[in-house]
Amino acid sequence: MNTPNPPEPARPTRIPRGEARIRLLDTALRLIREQGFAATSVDALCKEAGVTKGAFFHHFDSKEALGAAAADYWSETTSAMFADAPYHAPQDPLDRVFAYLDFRAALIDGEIAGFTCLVGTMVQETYGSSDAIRAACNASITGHAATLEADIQAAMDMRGVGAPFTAQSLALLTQTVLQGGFITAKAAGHKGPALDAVAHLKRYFAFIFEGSATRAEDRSAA
Amino acid sequence: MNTPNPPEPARPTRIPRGEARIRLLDTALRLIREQGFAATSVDALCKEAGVTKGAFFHHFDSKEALGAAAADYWSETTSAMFADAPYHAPQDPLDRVFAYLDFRAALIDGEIAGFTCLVGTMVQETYGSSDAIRAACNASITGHAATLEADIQAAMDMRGVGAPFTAQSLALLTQTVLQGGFITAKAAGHKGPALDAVAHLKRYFAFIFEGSATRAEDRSAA
DNA sequence: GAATAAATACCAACCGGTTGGTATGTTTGC
DNA sequence: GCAAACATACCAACCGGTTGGTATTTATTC
Repeated sequence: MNTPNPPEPARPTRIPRGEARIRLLDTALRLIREQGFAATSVDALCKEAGVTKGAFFHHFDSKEALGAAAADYWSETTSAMFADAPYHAPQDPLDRVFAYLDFRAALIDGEIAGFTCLVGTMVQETYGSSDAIRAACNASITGHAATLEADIQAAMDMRGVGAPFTAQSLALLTQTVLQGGFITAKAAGHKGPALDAVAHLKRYFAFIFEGSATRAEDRSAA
Repeated sequence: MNTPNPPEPARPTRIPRGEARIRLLDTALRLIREQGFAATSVDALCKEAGVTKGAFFHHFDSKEALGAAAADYWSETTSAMFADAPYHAPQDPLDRVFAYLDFRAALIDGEIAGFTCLVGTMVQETYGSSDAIRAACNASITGHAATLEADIQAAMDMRGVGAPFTAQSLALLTQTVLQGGFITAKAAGHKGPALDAVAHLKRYFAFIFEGSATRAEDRSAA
Protein backbone atom coordinates (compact mmCIF):
# COMPACT_ATOMS: atom_id res chain seq x y z
CA MET A 1 0.00 0.00 0.00
CA ASN A 2 1.19 3.49 -0.81
CA THR A 3 1.17 5.64 2.31
CA PRO A 4 2.86 8.97 1.67
CA ASN A 5 2.98 10.93 4.91
CA PRO A 6 4.35 14.47 4.94
CA PRO A 7 6.75 15.00 7.88
CA GLU A 8 4.88 17.16 10.33
CA PRO A 9 6.97 19.74 12.19
CA ALA A 10 6.10 18.59 15.72
CA ARG A 11 3.16 19.87 17.76
CA PRO A 12 4.29 22.72 20.02
CA THR A 13 1.01 24.34 21.10
CA ARG A 14 -1.23 22.33 23.35
CA ILE A 15 -4.90 21.93 22.48
CA PRO A 16 -6.99 24.25 24.66
CA ARG A 17 -9.15 22.62 27.26
CA GLY A 18 -12.63 21.79 26.02
CA GLU A 19 -11.69 21.40 22.39
CA ALA A 20 -10.60 17.77 22.38
CA ARG A 21 -13.97 16.31 21.50
CA ILE A 22 -14.69 18.61 18.60
CA ARG A 23 -11.16 18.22 17.27
CA LEU A 24 -11.52 14.44 17.40
CA LEU A 25 -14.79 14.61 15.49
CA ASP A 26 -13.45 17.01 12.85
CA THR A 27 -10.38 14.85 12.37
CA ALA A 28 -12.49 11.70 12.27
CA LEU A 29 -14.60 13.07 9.41
CA ARG A 30 -11.45 13.77 7.42
CA LEU A 31 -9.62 10.51 8.11
CA ILE A 32 -12.63 8.23 7.68
CA ARG A 33 -13.47 9.85 4.36
CA GLU A 34 -9.87 9.41 3.23
CA GLN A 35 -9.15 5.92 4.55
CA GLY A 36 -12.38 4.36 5.74
CA PHE A 37 -13.49 3.54 9.27
CA ALA A 38 -11.60 0.32 9.93
CA ALA A 39 -8.34 1.70 8.54
CA THR A 40 -8.57 4.73 10.82
CA SER A 41 -6.99 3.66 14.11
CA VAL A 42 -7.72 5.37 17.39
CA ASP A 43 -4.00 6.03 17.79
CA ALA A 44 -3.70 7.73 14.41
CA LEU A 45 -6.87 9.72 14.99
CA CYS A 46 -5.60 11.04 18.33
CA LYS A 47 -2.18 11.88 16.94
CA GLU A 48 -3.70 13.74 14.01
CA ALA A 49 -6.06 15.64 16.30
CA GLY A 50 -3.26 16.50 18.72
CA VAL A 51 -4.97 14.74 21.60
CA THR A 52 -4.05 11.78 23.78
CA LYS A 53 -5.81 8.47 23.89
CA GLY A 54 -6.95 9.18 27.42
CA ALA A 55 -8.95 12.13 26.09
CA PHE A 56 -10.44 9.97 23.36
CA PHE A 57 -11.79 7.34 25.74
CA HIS A 58 -12.98 10.04 28.10
CA HIS A 59 -15.31 11.38 25.40
CA PHE A 60 -16.19 8.12 23.62
CA ASP A 61 -16.87 4.74 25.18
CA SER A 62 -15.35 2.88 22.24
CA LYS A 63 -14.27 3.26 18.65
CA GLU A 64 -17.75 2.17 17.65
CA ALA A 65 -19.25 5.02 19.69
CA LEU A 66 -16.92 7.44 17.91
CA GLY A 67 -18.21 6.13 14.58
CA ALA A 68 -21.82 6.70 15.55
CA ALA A 69 -20.98 10.14 16.95
CA ALA A 70 -19.13 11.02 13.75
CA ALA A 71 -22.21 10.11 11.69
CA ASP A 72 -24.38 12.32 13.92
CA TYR A 73 -21.84 15.14 13.73
CA TRP A 74 -21.79 14.77 9.94
CA SER A 75 -25.58 15.13 9.90
CA GLU A 76 -25.43 18.31 11.98
CA THR A 77 -22.75 20.08 9.99
CA THR A 78 -24.08 19.12 6.56
CA SER A 79 -27.71 19.91 7.38
CA ALA A 80 -26.63 23.35 8.59
CA MET A 81 -24.72 23.83 5.35
CA PHE A 82 -27.65 22.77 3.18
CA ALA A 83 -30.10 24.88 5.19
CA ASP A 84 -28.02 27.98 4.47
CA ALA A 85 -27.54 27.13 0.79
CA PRO A 86 -29.12 29.38 -1.88
CA TYR A 87 -31.11 26.67 -3.65
CA HIS A 88 -34.17 27.32 -1.46
CA ALA A 89 -34.75 30.75 -3.05
CA PRO A 90 -36.95 29.97 -6.12
CA GLN A 91 -40.70 30.27 -5.66
CA ASP A 92 -41.60 27.28 -7.81
CA PRO A 93 -40.89 24.07 -5.84
CA LEU A 94 -39.75 22.34 -9.03
CA ASP A 95 -37.19 25.09 -9.56
CA ARG A 96 -35.95 24.46 -6.03
CA VAL A 97 -35.52 20.77 -6.81
CA PHE A 98 -33.47 21.52 -9.91
CA ALA A 99 -31.51 24.16 -8.01
CA TYR A 100 -30.73 21.50 -5.42
CA LEU A 101 -29.39 19.16 -8.08
CA ASP A 102 -27.27 21.97 -9.56
CA PHE A 103 -25.98 22.72 -6.09
CA ARG A 104 -25.03 19.09 -5.55
CA ALA A 105 -23.23 19.04 -8.89
CA ALA A 106 -21.33 22.20 -7.95
CA LEU A 107 -20.16 20.53 -4.74
CA ILE A 108 -18.52 17.75 -6.73
CA ASP A 109 -15.09 19.33 -7.17
CA GLY A 110 -11.55 19.12 -5.89
CA GLU A 111 -10.10 16.11 -4.09
CA ILE A 112 -12.32 13.01 -4.16
CA ALA A 113 -12.32 12.65 -0.38
CA GLY A 114 -13.52 16.25 -0.21
CA PHE A 115 -16.82 15.75 -2.03
CA THR A 116 -17.77 12.21 -1.06
CA CYS A 117 -20.15 11.27 1.74
CA LEU A 118 -18.91 10.13 5.14
CA VAL A 119 -21.92 8.02 6.04
CA GLY A 120 -22.04 6.28 2.66
CA THR A 121 -18.42 5.31 3.08
CA MET A 122 -18.84 4.22 6.68
CA VAL A 123 -22.05 2.20 6.34
CA GLN A 124 -20.45 -0.02 3.68
CA GLU A 125 -17.91 -1.24 6.20
CA THR A 126 -20.03 -1.37 9.31
CA TYR A 127 -23.56 -2.39 8.29
CA GLY A 128 -22.85 -5.96 9.35
CA SER A 129 -20.75 -5.36 12.44
CA SER A 130 -22.28 -2.35 14.19
CA ASP A 131 -25.97 -1.65 14.26
CA ALA A 132 -25.38 1.64 16.10
CA ILE A 133 -23.24 3.04 13.27
CA ARG A 134 -25.55 1.62 10.60
CA ALA A 135 -28.57 3.28 12.20
CA ALA A 136 -26.77 6.61 12.55
CA CYS A 137 -25.73 6.52 8.90
CA ASN A 138 -29.24 5.61 7.81
CA ALA A 139 -30.68 8.47 9.85
CA SER A 140 -28.26 10.84 8.17
CA ILE A 141 -29.19 9.73 4.66
CA THR A 142 -32.95 9.54 5.14
CA GLY A 143 -32.93 12.74 7.19
CA HIS A 144 -31.31 14.66 4.40
CA ALA A 145 -33.60 13.10 1.80
CA ALA A 146 -36.57 14.20 3.89
CA THR A 147 -35.58 17.85 3.45
CA LEU A 148 -36.10 17.37 -0.30
CA GLU A 149 -39.33 15.46 -0.06
CA ALA A 150 -41.60 18.46 0.59
CA ASP A 151 -40.39 20.29 -2.53
CA ILE A 152 -40.78 17.16 -4.64
CA GLN A 153 -44.26 16.52 -3.28
CA ALA A 154 -45.27 20.14 -3.93
CA ALA A 155 -43.91 19.91 -7.48
CA MET A 156 -45.85 16.70 -8.07
CA ASP A 157 -49.07 18.23 -6.77
CA MET A 158 -48.59 21.43 -8.77
CA ARG A 159 -47.94 19.62 -12.04
CA GLY A 160 -50.56 16.99 -11.39
CA VAL A 161 -47.97 14.24 -11.63
CA GLY A 162 -49.76 11.07 -10.58
CA ALA A 163 -46.85 8.72 -10.53
CA PRO A 164 -46.49 5.05 -9.57
CA PHE A 165 -43.91 6.16 -6.98
CA THR A 166 -43.90 8.42 -3.94
CA ALA A 167 -42.11 11.71 -3.41
CA GLN A 168 -40.22 9.94 -0.64
CA SER A 169 -38.95 7.31 -3.05
CA LEU A 170 -37.81 9.99 -5.49
CA ALA A 171 -36.08 11.94 -2.73
CA LEU A 172 -34.18 8.85 -1.63
CA LEU A 173 -33.27 8.15 -5.25
CA THR A 174 -31.30 11.40 -5.38
CA GLN A 175 -29.18 10.16 -2.49
CA THR A 176 -28.83 6.72 -4.05
CA VAL A 177 -27.57 8.20 -7.31
CA LEU A 178 -25.15 10.50 -5.49
CA GLN A 179 -23.78 7.62 -3.39
CA GLY A 180 -23.36 5.52 -6.50
CA GLY A 181 -21.64 8.41 -8.24
CA PHE A 182 -19.16 8.68 -5.40
CA ILE A 183 -18.28 5.00 -5.80
CA THR A 184 -17.79 5.10 -9.56
CA ALA A 185 -15.81 8.34 -9.14
CA LYS A 186 -13.55 6.70 -6.56
CA ALA A 187 -13.07 3.75 -8.88
CA ALA A 188 -12.29 5.94 -11.88
CA GLY A 189 -10.04 8.21 -9.88
CA HIS A 190 -11.82 11.39 -10.95
CA LYS A 191 -15.14 13.18 -10.48
CA GLY A 192 -16.41 12.52 -14.02
CA PRO A 193 -18.77 9.59 -13.28
CA ALA A 194 -20.35 11.44 -10.36
CA LEU A 195 -21.08 14.50 -12.50
CA ASP A 196 -22.49 12.34 -15.28
CA ALA A 197 -24.78 10.62 -12.80
CA VAL A 198 -26.21 13.93 -11.57
CA ALA A 199 -26.75 15.05 -15.17
CA HIS A 200 -28.74 11.87 -15.86
CA LEU A 201 -30.69 12.40 -12.65
CA LYS A 202 -31.65 15.92 -13.74
CA ARG A 203 -32.82 14.51 -17.05
CA TYR A 204 -34.99 11.95 -15.25
CA PHE A 205 -36.62 14.73 -13.23
CA ALA A 206 -37.20 16.71 -16.42
CA PHE A 207 -38.93 13.70 -17.99
CA ILE A 208 -41.13 13.21 -14.95
CA PHE A 209 -42.16 16.83 -14.46
CA GLU A 210 -41.96 18.29 -17.94
CA GLY A 211 -42.48 15.30 -20.19
CA SER A 212 -39.25 16.08 -22.03
CA ALA A 213 -35.54 16.22 -21.41
CA THR A 214 -34.90 19.31 -23.47
CA ARG A 215 -35.38 21.80 -20.67
CA ALA A 216 -33.06 19.83 -18.41
CA GLU A 217 -30.07 20.81 -20.52
CA ASP A 218 -31.15 24.46 -20.52
CA ARG A 219 -31.65 24.41 -16.80
CA SER A 220 -28.01 23.75 -16.03
CA ALA A 221 -26.95 26.80 -14.04
CA ALA A 222 -23.26 25.91 -14.05
CA MET B 1 -19.57 -4.32 17.85
CA ASN B 2 -21.78 -7.36 17.48
CA THR B 3 -19.79 -10.36 16.32
CA PRO B 4 -21.79 -13.55 16.57
CA ASN B 5 -19.67 -16.49 15.48
CA PRO B 6 -21.18 -19.93 15.19
CA PRO B 7 -18.97 -22.54 16.84
CA GLU B 8 -17.45 -24.51 14.01
CA PRO B 9 -16.98 -28.22 14.66
CA ALA B 10 -13.26 -28.33 13.93
CA ARG B 11 -11.79 -29.00 10.51
CA PRO B 12 -11.08 -32.70 10.10
CA THR B 13 -10.63 -33.05 6.34
CA ARG B 14 -7.52 -31.49 4.94
CA ILE B 15 -7.80 -29.26 1.87
CA PRO B 16 -6.66 -31.16 -1.23
CA ARG B 17 -3.42 -30.01 -2.72
CA GLY B 18 -3.86 -27.38 -5.44
CA GLU B 19 -7.07 -25.94 -4.05
CA ALA B 20 -5.63 -23.46 -1.58
CA ARG B 21 -5.59 -20.50 -3.94
CA ILE B 22 -9.13 -20.89 -5.20
CA ARG B 23 -10.42 -21.52 -1.69
CA LEU B 24 -8.71 -18.36 -0.47
CA LEU B 25 -10.29 -16.34 -3.27
CA ASP B 26 -13.77 -17.79 -2.74
CA THR B 27 -13.54 -17.14 0.97
CA ALA B 28 -12.17 -13.64 0.36
CA LEU B 29 -15.17 -12.73 -1.77
CA ARG B 30 -17.49 -13.81 1.00
CA LEU B 31 -15.66 -12.20 3.93
CA ILE B 32 -14.89 -8.92 2.18
CA ARG B 33 -18.52 -8.54 1.15
CA GLU B 34 -19.62 -9.23 4.71
CA GLN B 35 -17.03 -7.22 6.63
CA GLY B 36 -15.07 -5.06 4.22
CA PHE B 37 -11.45 -5.37 3.15
CA ALA B 38 -9.66 -3.79 6.10
CA ALA B 39 -11.72 -5.73 8.64
CA THR B 40 -10.90 -9.04 6.92
CA SER B 41 -7.60 -10.16 8.42
CA VAL B 42 -5.26 -12.57 6.69
CA ASP B 43 -5.44 -14.85 9.74
CA ALA B 44 -9.21 -14.98 9.71
CA LEU B 45 -9.28 -15.50 5.97
CA CYS B 46 -6.89 -18.46 6.19
CA LYS B 47 -8.75 -19.99 9.11
CA GLU B 48 -12.07 -19.68 7.29
CA ALA B 49 -10.61 -21.16 4.10
CA GLY B 50 -8.99 -24.02 6.01
CA VAL B 51 -5.53 -23.05 4.84
CA THR B 52 -2.38 -21.94 6.63
CA LYS B 53 -0.73 -18.56 6.38
CA GLY B 54 2.22 -20.11 4.63
CA ALA B 55 -0.08 -21.11 1.78
CA PHE B 56 -1.54 -17.61 1.66
CA PHE B 57 1.82 -15.90 1.24
CA HIS B 58 2.90 -18.56 -1.21
CA HIS B 59 0.09 -17.53 -3.56
CA PHE B 60 -0.13 -13.82 -2.80
CA ASP B 61 2.73 -11.40 -2.21
CA SER B 62 0.72 -9.33 0.24
CA LYS B 63 -2.77 -8.62 1.48
CA GLU B 64 -2.98 -5.86 -1.11
CA ALA B 65 -2.19 -8.39 -3.86
CA LEU B 66 -4.98 -10.60 -2.53
CA GLY B 67 -7.35 -7.66 -2.78
CA ALA B 68 -6.46 -7.00 -6.39
CA ALA B 69 -6.67 -10.72 -7.21
CA ALA B 70 -10.06 -10.91 -5.52
CA ALA B 71 -11.34 -8.06 -7.71
CA ASP B 72 -10.07 -9.86 -10.82
CA TYR B 73 -11.59 -13.12 -9.65
CA TRP B 74 -14.87 -11.33 -9.03
CA SER B 75 -14.78 -10.03 -12.61
CA GLU B 76 -14.21 -13.51 -13.99
CA THR B 77 -16.95 -15.27 -12.06
CA THR B 78 -19.57 -12.55 -12.48
CA SER B 79 -18.88 -12.02 -16.19
CA ALA B 80 -19.28 -15.76 -16.75
CA MET B 81 -22.55 -15.65 -14.83
CA PHE B 82 -23.90 -12.69 -16.81
CA ALA B 83 -22.76 -14.20 -20.12
CA ASP B 84 -24.86 -17.30 -19.40
CA ALA B 85 -27.87 -15.32 -18.20
CA PRO B 86 -31.09 -15.42 -20.24
CA TYR B 87 -31.46 -11.67 -20.76
CA HIS B 88 -29.54 -11.82 -24.05
CA ALA B 89 -32.32 -13.75 -25.78
CA PRO B 90 -34.63 -10.97 -27.11
CA GLN B 91 -34.08 -9.85 -30.70
CA ASP B 92 -34.72 -6.17 -30.05
CA PRO B 93 -31.66 -4.65 -28.34
CA LEU B 94 -33.92 -2.42 -26.23
CA ASP B 95 -35.73 -5.50 -24.96
CA ARG B 96 -32.34 -6.93 -23.99
CA VAL B 97 -31.57 -3.77 -22.01
CA PHE B 98 -34.85 -3.99 -20.12
CA ALA B 99 -34.33 -7.71 -19.61
CA TYR B 100 -30.94 -6.91 -18.11
CA LEU B 101 -32.50 -4.48 -15.65
CA ASP B 102 -35.15 -7.05 -14.71
CA PHE B 103 -32.41 -9.60 -14.23
CA ARG B 104 -30.48 -7.24 -11.96
CA ALA B 105 -33.64 -6.60 -9.94
CA ALA B 106 -34.22 -10.33 -9.59
CA LEU B 107 -30.70 -10.76 -8.22
CA ILE B 108 -31.48 -8.37 -5.38
CA ASP B 109 -32.78 -10.91 -2.88
CA GLY B 110 -31.79 -12.71 0.28
CA GLU B 111 -29.03 -11.58 2.62
CA ILE B 112 -27.65 -8.11 1.87
CA ALA B 113 -24.06 -9.36 1.60
CA GLY B 114 -25.31 -11.85 -0.97
CA PHE B 115 -26.51 -9.36 -3.56
CA THR B 116 -24.10 -6.46 -3.09
CA CYS B 117 -21.01 -5.85 -5.18
CA LEU B 118 -17.54 -6.80 -3.97
CA VAL B 119 -15.62 -4.20 -5.96
CA GLY B 120 -17.96 -1.37 -4.99
CA THR B 121 -17.44 -2.24 -1.37
CA MET B 122 -13.70 -2.65 -1.70
CA VAL B 123 -12.94 0.47 -3.74
CA GLN B 124 -14.56 2.67 -1.11
CA GLU B 125 -11.96 1.62 1.44
CA THR B 126 -8.91 1.37 -0.78
CA TYR B 127 -9.16 4.05 -3.46
CA GLY B 128 -6.76 6.26 -1.52
CA SER B 129 -4.36 3.65 -0.19
CA SER B 130 -3.91 1.11 -2.98
CA ASP B 131 -3.86 2.03 -6.62
CA ALA B 132 -3.60 -1.63 -7.62
CA ILE B 133 -6.90 -2.50 -5.94
CA ARG B 134 -8.58 0.67 -7.14
CA ALA B 135 -7.59 -0.07 -10.75
CA ALA B 136 -8.77 -3.67 -10.51
CA CYS B 137 -12.14 -2.55 -9.12
CA ASN B 138 -12.49 0.09 -11.82
CA ALA B 139 -11.72 -2.46 -14.52
CA SER B 140 -14.40 -4.72 -13.08
CA ILE B 141 -17.06 -2.01 -13.08
CA THR B 142 -16.28 -0.50 -16.48
CA GLY B 143 -15.73 -3.94 -17.98
CA HIS B 144 -19.20 -5.07 -16.98
CA ALA B 145 -20.73 -1.78 -18.13
CA ALA B 146 -19.08 -2.30 -21.51
CA THR B 147 -21.06 -5.51 -22.04
CA LEU B 148 -24.23 -3.40 -21.89
CA GLU B 149 -22.99 -0.60 -24.08
CA ALA B 150 -23.47 -2.37 -27.42
CA ASP B 151 -27.15 -3.11 -26.72
CA ILE B 152 -27.74 0.47 -25.56
CA GLN B 153 -25.99 1.88 -28.61
CA ALA B 154 -28.00 -0.38 -30.93
CA ALA B 155 -31.23 0.66 -29.21
CA MET B 156 -30.30 4.32 -29.59
CA ASP B 157 -29.53 3.89 -33.28
CA MET B 158 -32.68 1.87 -33.92
CA ARG B 159 -34.97 4.43 -32.24
CA GLY B 160 -33.07 7.39 -33.62
CA VAL B 161 -32.36 8.65 -30.12
CA GLY B 162 -29.94 11.53 -30.60
CA ALA B 163 -29.15 12.24 -27.00
CA PRO B 164 -26.79 14.70 -25.31
CA PHE B 165 -25.11 11.69 -23.69
CA THR B 166 -23.28 8.61 -24.93
CA ALA B 167 -24.27 4.96 -24.72
CA GLN B 168 -21.16 4.50 -22.59
CA SER B 169 -22.35 7.11 -20.10
CA LEU B 170 -25.75 5.44 -19.88
CA ALA B 171 -24.18 2.01 -19.41
CA LEU B 172 -22.04 3.30 -16.56
CA LEU B 173 -25.11 4.95 -15.04
CA THR B 174 -26.72 1.55 -14.55
CA GLN B 175 -23.72 0.51 -12.45
CA THR B 176 -23.75 3.80 -10.57
CA VAL B 177 -27.42 3.38 -9.66
CA LEU B 178 -26.88 -0.22 -8.59
CA GLN B 179 -23.88 0.72 -6.43
CA GLY B 180 -25.87 3.52 -4.85
CA GLY B 181 -28.77 1.15 -4.27
CA PHE B 182 -26.47 -1.24 -2.44
CA ILE B 183 -25.39 1.56 -0.11
CA THR B 184 -28.87 2.79 0.71
CA ALA B 185 -29.98 -0.83 1.15
CA LYS B 186 -27.12 -1.48 3.58
CA ALA B 187 -28.04 1.68 5.48
CA ALA B 188 -31.73 0.78 5.62
CA GLY B 189 -31.00 -2.83 6.52
CA HIS B 190 -33.16 -4.26 3.74
CA LYS B 191 -33.24 -4.52 -0.05
CA GLY B 192 -36.09 -2.02 -0.52
CA PRO B 193 -34.06 1.03 -1.57
CA ALA B 194 -32.03 -1.00 -4.08
CA LEU B 195 -35.19 -2.33 -5.74
CA ASP B 196 -36.72 1.15 -5.82
CA ALA B 197 -33.59 2.48 -7.49
CA VAL B 198 -33.75 -0.12 -10.26
CA ALA B 199 -37.43 0.64 -10.80
CA HIS B 200 -36.61 4.33 -11.25
CA LEU B 201 -33.78 3.41 -13.60
CA LYS B 202 -36.15 1.38 -15.76
CA ARG B 203 -38.49 4.34 -15.89
CA TYR B 204 -35.64 6.59 -17.02
CA PHE B 205 -34.84 4.19 -19.85
CA ALA B 206 -38.50 4.09 -20.82
CA PHE B 207 -38.58 7.90 -21.01
CA ILE B 208 -35.45 7.98 -23.14
CA PHE B 209 -36.43 5.26 -25.59
CA GLU B 210 -40.21 5.38 -25.61
CA GLY B 211 -40.97 8.94 -24.61
CA SER B 212 -43.18 7.72 -21.82
CA ALA B 213 -42.94 5.82 -18.58
CA THR B 214 -46.14 3.87 -19.00
CA ARG B 215 -44.60 0.90 -20.75
CA ALA B 216 -41.89 0.62 -18.13
CA GLU B 217 -44.41 -0.57 -15.54
CA ASP B 218 -45.84 -3.10 -17.98
CA ARG B 219 -42.41 -4.37 -18.85
CA SER B 220 -41.67 -5.66 -15.38
CA ALA B 221 -41.20 -9.37 -15.87
CA ALA B 222 -40.98 -10.15 -12.16
C1' DG C 1 -17.04 35.86 48.59
C1' DA C 2 -13.73 32.70 50.40
C1' DA C 3 -13.21 27.73 51.39
C1' DT C 4 -14.25 23.39 50.03
C1' DA C 5 -16.17 19.55 47.64
C1' DA C 6 -17.11 17.32 43.42
C1' DA C 7 -17.18 16.73 38.86
C1' DT C 8 -14.99 17.28 34.35
C1' DA C 9 -11.16 17.22 31.02
C1' DC C 10 -7.22 15.53 30.03
C1' DC C 11 -2.57 13.00 30.13
C1' DA C 12 1.43 9.36 29.98
C1' DA C 13 2.29 4.74 30.50
C1' DC C 14 0.91 0.43 30.00
C1' DC C 15 -1.79 -4.20 28.76
C1' DG C 16 -2.91 -8.49 26.29
C1' DG C 17 -4.10 -9.72 21.89
C1' DT C 18 -3.87 -9.24 16.86
C1' DT C 19 -1.80 -7.50 12.76
C1' DG C 20 0.68 -8.34 8.17
C1' DG C 21 4.71 -10.53 7.09
C1' DT C 22 8.99 -13.79 7.25
C1' DA C 23 12.27 -17.66 7.84
C1' DT C 24 12.62 -22.28 7.67
C1' DG C 25 11.05 -26.29 7.16
C1' DT C 26 8.24 -30.63 4.97
C1' DT C 27 5.39 -32.89 1.54
C1' DT C 28 3.91 -33.82 -3.09
C1' DG C 29 3.79 -34.47 -8.15
C1' DC C 30 6.42 -34.99 -12.22
C1' DG D 1 15.88 -34.89 -7.71
C1' DC D 2 13.82 -30.71 -8.04
C1' DA D 3 10.54 -27.21 -8.10
C1' DA D 4 6.07 -26.04 -6.69
C1' DA D 5 2.74 -26.37 -2.92
C1' DC D 6 2.10 -26.25 1.24
C1' DA D 7 2.95 -26.17 6.87
C1' DT D 8 5.06 -24.50 11.37
C1' DA D 9 6.99 -21.27 14.20
C1' DC D 10 7.96 -16.92 14.96
C1' DC D 11 8.44 -11.62 14.92
C1' DA D 12 8.07 -6.50 15.58
C1' DA D 13 4.62 -3.20 15.19
C1' DC D 14 0.25 -1.94 16.06
C1' DC D 15 -4.56 -2.64 17.70
C1' DG D 16 -8.50 -1.06 20.96
C1' DG D 17 -8.81 -0.31 25.55
C1' DT D 18 -7.41 0.48 30.75
C1' DT D 19 -4.81 2.31 34.39
C1' DG D 20 -3.72 5.78 37.91
C1' DG D 21 -3.03 10.15 38.05
C1' DT D 22 -3.21 15.68 37.52
C1' DA D 23 -4.99 20.11 36.17
C1' DT D 24 -9.02 22.87 35.64
C1' DT D 25 -13.73 24.19 36.15
C1' DT D 26 -18.12 24.16 38.51
C1' DA D 27 -21.30 23.56 42.47
C1' DT D 28 -22.00 23.90 47.36
C1' DT D 29 -21.46 25.58 51.85
C1' DC D 30 -20.79 28.95 55.22
